[in-house]
Amino acid sequence: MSNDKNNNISSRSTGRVTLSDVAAKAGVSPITASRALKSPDQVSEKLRVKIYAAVSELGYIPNHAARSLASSETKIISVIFPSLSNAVFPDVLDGIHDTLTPAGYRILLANTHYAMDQEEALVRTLLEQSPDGIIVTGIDQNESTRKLLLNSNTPVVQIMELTDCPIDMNVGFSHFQASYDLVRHLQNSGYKKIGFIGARMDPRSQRRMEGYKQAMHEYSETNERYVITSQSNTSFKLGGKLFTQLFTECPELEAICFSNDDLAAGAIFECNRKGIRIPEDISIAGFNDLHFSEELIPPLTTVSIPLYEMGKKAAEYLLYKIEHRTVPPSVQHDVGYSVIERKSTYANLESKK
Amino acid sequence: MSNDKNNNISSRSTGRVTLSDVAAKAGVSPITASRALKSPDQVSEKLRVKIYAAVSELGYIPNHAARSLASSETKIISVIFPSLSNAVFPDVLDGIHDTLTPAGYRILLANTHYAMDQEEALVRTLLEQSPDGIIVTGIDQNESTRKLLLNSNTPVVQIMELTDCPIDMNVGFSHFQASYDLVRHLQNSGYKKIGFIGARMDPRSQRRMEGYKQAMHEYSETNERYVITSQSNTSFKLGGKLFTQLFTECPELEAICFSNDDLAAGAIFECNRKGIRIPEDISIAGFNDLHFSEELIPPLTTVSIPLYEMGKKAAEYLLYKIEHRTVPPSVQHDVGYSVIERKSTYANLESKK
DNA sequence: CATCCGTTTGACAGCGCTATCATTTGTGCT
DNA sequence: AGCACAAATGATAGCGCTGTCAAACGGATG
Repeated sequence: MSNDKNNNISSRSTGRVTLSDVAAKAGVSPITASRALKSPDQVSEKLRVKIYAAVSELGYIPNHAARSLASSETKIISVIFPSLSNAVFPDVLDGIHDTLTPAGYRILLANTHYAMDQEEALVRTLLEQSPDGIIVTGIDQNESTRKLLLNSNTPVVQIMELTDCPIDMNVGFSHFQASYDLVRHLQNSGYKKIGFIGARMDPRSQRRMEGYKQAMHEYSETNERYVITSQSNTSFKLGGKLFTQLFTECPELEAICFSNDDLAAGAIFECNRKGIRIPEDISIAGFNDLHFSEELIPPLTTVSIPLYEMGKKAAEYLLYKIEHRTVPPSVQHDVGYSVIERKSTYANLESKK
Repeated sequence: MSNDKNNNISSRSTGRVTLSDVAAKAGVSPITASRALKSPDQVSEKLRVKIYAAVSELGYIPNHAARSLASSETKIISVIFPSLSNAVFPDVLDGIHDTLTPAGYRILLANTHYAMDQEEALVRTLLEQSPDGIIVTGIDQNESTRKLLLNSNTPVVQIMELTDCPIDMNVGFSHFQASYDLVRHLQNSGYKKIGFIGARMDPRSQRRMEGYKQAMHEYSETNERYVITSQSNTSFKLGGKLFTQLFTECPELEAICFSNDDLAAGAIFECNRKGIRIPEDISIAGFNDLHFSEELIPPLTTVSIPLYEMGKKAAEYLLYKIEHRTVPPSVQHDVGYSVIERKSTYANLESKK
């Protein structure tokens, strides 16, 4: 009986308002209703108005899964960060979000907590969503993760760093070079005995340390005693602790570079507490130029990174590739950095002596 | 001809490895392959091994959209925050993430940038994903957003604040009460002339201000000159600026409460620069107890919130409701707060005088 | 050896939508 | 009026997976 067909209370019916319901209400075929929502200019105004009315009357909400399945477009971009508490990532994420949201894309976020071995599992999980694009942090994905991403045929942007062999596209800057430049800047200001304090030592911290070492090797004197690293996570407290340790053991140091601003700020706080004068007794430099860094006493010399722009550019790369179905004219973008000289170091060490 | 059927290079074929491919390779039916992945104990070991082998050989990745469509489970939780740069949210998000990820759920993140009028559009977009649950910030959703969420039949947790009439479930604390308690604490320490500086003035800042006003009304003397608010976004700089403005106009003030730690820290930095002594010349109190707050000179008196736990609890509420298909024993959880007394205020103002 | 019952496997249909192609309708032209 | 052509609408058939139910299987029992 025709009843069976009209009565759509099948055993699997979800009770949800579907596009067919809307179409029935508007007196059109489902496909026309679909078009009215997806490409309104293909539907006459008369029907469009009717369909919109039915939509709002029924409170229709499209089913994304069905749309994705039929069109193989998910409008989802997956983002993998190693941390959210590290203040650089929210800034990058804002750039990504503000570019993607107006374009109709949504962000699926995952956090590795700096556990590289979890990355592959996370990537696998995120690939199940068939995202239209993926943004991953860093360039040190292991071989099988690379393969996974490559085979998925999904546009990928690696961010934060630059690499010669990107998986797909790449937006970042050279941590090595930035750190090298900072140290060179100090050396040019007259500093010779420069220490380095690092924590967490993820690949980027590592490369910052290498930049420091290279500059020291070339223009000063490398001294193993001048370098302290910790595997612990970064914190203000740790910065203060490591500073005290290094400066006690090597009181001859003129300046200390920290692998990030958090550690450097911790050292400045510690100096403030102990009455150690900056830069008279010791100079301090950081990395990242976080929001608080120029407010510290004294303001912190550091390296500034255009984080928001990096996120924006990464998102733009993805959008380009998704919409043009072809790689953008360039597949790598160097967002650069700038050494910011502030009062925690001397512009000219000699003039003081 | 039967060729047509075997030749599955249909015009719509996506080229993707499907479960049927895996099943064919393993010599089983697709449904058995499906079961081997979803509920392995229902499949004999012999076949299971074969199927797993086929999976890894073919590099099969499940299609989430198809799974969602067929099972009406998406394993996605949507999270709406008003900001990511506000450091409280990454902490909450970490709590959410760390609870949801092990349970196999993924996080879809959206950011309103404190634009309440965008919330409805965002909720609508997120509902299209048919998330298994939604976490929204605050309790001030407008009527149509509430309806949208209610009709969606999706578990919802409102976080950060408490409300008498939650949409569904609710995890937070009373900003009014917390701020009230902080001011009462200062009053009990002997403070009488207490100012308030607020920025951004989102609903929670607003309620913190109300708490301040209530305590002042009850135990001190309300003075309109003692309150400054700005619609601008919070920043260290703004904290310093507003502080200078208020303290210049009302030098008689003994203490100033700030609507958050960022503003308070800005004021402390400003005092440090100008040689204004804290708490001798003016006492400063904040709100949120951010990571840097106890490192400031002097350390900041503030209100500490269990942010990570709040995120965790919200996620647990969702998981409970999703898995038990029924509301948890309680639908509201007060995570509480604690007033943290530090050196930026006196524990006993009298003793100094 | 027939019977029963629990376990494993499979057939079928459908989740809600859109790509594709076919059909209808409207428009301007000779 | 008759034609070509573009625009608007519809019919059909999946996208890849899982819920439902039926069938086949295997071992234990009398």
